[in-house]
Amino acid sequence: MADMLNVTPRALRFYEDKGLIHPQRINGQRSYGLRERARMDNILRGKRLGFSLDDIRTVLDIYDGKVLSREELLRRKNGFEQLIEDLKTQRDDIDIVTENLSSLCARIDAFANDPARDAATFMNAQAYDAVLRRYLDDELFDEPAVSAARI
Amino acid sequence: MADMLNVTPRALRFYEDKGLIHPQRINGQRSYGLRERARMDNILRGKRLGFSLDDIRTVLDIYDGKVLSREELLRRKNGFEQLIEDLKTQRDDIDIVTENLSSLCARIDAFANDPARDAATFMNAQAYDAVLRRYLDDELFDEPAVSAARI
DNA sequence: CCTTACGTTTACGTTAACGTCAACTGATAT
DNA sequence: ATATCAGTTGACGTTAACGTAAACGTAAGG
Repeated sequence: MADMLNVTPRALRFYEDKGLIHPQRINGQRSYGLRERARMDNILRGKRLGFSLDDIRTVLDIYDGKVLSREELLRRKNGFEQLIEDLKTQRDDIDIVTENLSSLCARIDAFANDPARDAATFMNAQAYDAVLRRYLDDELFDEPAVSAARI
Repeated sequence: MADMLNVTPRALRFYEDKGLIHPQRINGQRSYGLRERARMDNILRGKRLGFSLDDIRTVLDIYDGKVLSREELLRRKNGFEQLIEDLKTQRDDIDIVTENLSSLCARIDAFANDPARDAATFMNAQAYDAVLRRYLDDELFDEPAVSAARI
């Protein structure tokens, strides 16, 4: 199971201690079945998105029927709705970072293939141009506009 | 600046120690300008996506012209291209988690508004149904199919 | 029967990303 | 001149998510 999901046995035990999974025991030995696999998939997905194990448990607790107070359920629902909002901005973040990385890769390629490779011309220019222009347009700052020329 | 970005001054100093930002000094005092603001935006965006500060520095180092070896540039480019791939799956993760959370919220609402609120009927049923069905369809397992009935 | 190998528990170690506290240093207001 | 107050520099503390090592049980193979 550990290899299957590319996590260490230690991590599985850690999740068990935290109450995130509850593998069966067959004379002492842990046995992971379909259900634990499904849970682990959800746990890892949450982790990849930056959620803490405690965050994840606030969800799993509900799935496990460990939270039955209407009060508490609604409280957590509010949290989830906030999370959904955050995930939206996270999608936007992904798009922005993807674009930044792509254009950086392109510039690296251009430089690497430049027959007359000149280190000076690689980086002096419009590195942050796009970013900066956004800020200048939005006029976000009152600060004494520091020399935007030489970045 | 700290308040503006909703980070603590300590964090700003930490990023400076790590070499991620280089605020001007005006007789000892740190002065954050347009450039540092742009860098912070990128840093925080990276953080929101789960990147470590060291990850982020591998990008900023290049923008700062601190990496000029063609060898090293191409090595990092490979890393970035891998990151771009990861970001794609992260988008998919976001969609899945968003859907899961949404349907969970809906079920909480249904339960909370149920006039004859019955805790037993809330959670016993098809909690993982969708997830499980995917796995059963994909036939991912050789393991002795543990009782998929009682989740 | 012995050992080799694997799994378990307990407990301490580790890393990243800051928090917090103490001691100090100009700049400013009174 | 003194008090105050924000800002600076170490230095140590903290939390999450594991890693790692020690000590032990047990099932299989020769």
